[in-house]
Amino acid sequence: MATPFKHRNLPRLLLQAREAVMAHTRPSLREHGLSDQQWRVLRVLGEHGQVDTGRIGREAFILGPSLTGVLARMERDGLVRRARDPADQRRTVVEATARGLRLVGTLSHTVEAHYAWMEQELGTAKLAQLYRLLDEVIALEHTCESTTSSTDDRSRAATTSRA
Amino acid sequence: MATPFKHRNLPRLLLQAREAVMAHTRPSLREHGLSDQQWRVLRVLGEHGQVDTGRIGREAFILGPSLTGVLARMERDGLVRRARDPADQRRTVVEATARGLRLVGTLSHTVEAHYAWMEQELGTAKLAQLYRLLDEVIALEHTCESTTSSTDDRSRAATTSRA
DNA sequence: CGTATCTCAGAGCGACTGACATGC
DNA sequence: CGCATGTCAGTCCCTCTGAGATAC
Repeated sequence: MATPFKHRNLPRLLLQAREAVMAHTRPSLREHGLSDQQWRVLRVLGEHGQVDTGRIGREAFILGPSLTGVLARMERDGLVRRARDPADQRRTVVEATARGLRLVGTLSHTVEAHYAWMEQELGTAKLAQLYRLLDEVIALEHTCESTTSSTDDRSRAATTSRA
Repeated sequence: MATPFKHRNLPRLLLQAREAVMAHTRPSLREHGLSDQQWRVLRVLGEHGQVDTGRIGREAFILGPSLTGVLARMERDGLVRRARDPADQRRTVVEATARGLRLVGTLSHTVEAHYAWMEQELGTAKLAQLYRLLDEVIALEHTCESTTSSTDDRSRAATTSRA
């Protein structure tokens, strides 16, 4: 059983690619005291203004209990404001503060510059194709007729960070 | 400042794709009490037999101090064995135990089956192209003339898991 | 009532920094 | 000596499970 693996390690490759991309952005985030997750949340808020936590979780790819903690820290740091949704009191709606919005503005420039650099380095076509392939891989998850169980399929993994 | 982002969120997409792939493998890992990192380490050991920690860290994409902890837990669980390298006493060489190797054997089947399924679902060509694009993105990290500093460029992020 | 939405409580892993042994 | 290699110490963030609380 010399080498029981005939394929490259796709998850590790995806992880590594992610780190390669983030390597350019992360220092800027950290300078402003943001974790990866906080930045993902802030980005969602920058795009939609006022969002309920469910949607934030979906778009920033963070599970409920984790998101609660992330938002609590962001509120502590004056980046966001939480409030009950008047229309449906079960929901919590979140909004960026002025400071949060300023951060989004500042950092989005950095991020966009990085994308421009990548487009130039890699070519727009390749980047677009990468998006397409990733979308297909992501879609696979739902294609599969639940190898596991019945109800739904919780269980993820994580991504930490550091200020 | 309606939407300050003109591009898709590449890091999030990569993260999500990784999770989509791992979603198939993770349950099997967990059944055997393995974290993502432990599996990555075990996979390296399955490929090379006896490896020093430096190489494990590089191939499993885990930084030194984290790896120390991961290996300690794996040793505690009887998956690996650590020993000093006789040729260079600074180095630690790691080897999978019989139990560890058995796990590699079992799980590699699951993983390979999943690759086969993906190849069928996506097509071999697309998968190969994905590999190629990811390699290019990863290579970009080294292309860039250190936006940051002088020495080297530590600072990453993470990936947790759970048994 | 049953269901949905969020939060709390708590354990654990692991990322990261900086310092420290030890061996080359 | 300077350099390399691995580990220790310790902080922090985050994930995840399971159990509520509240509203629909």
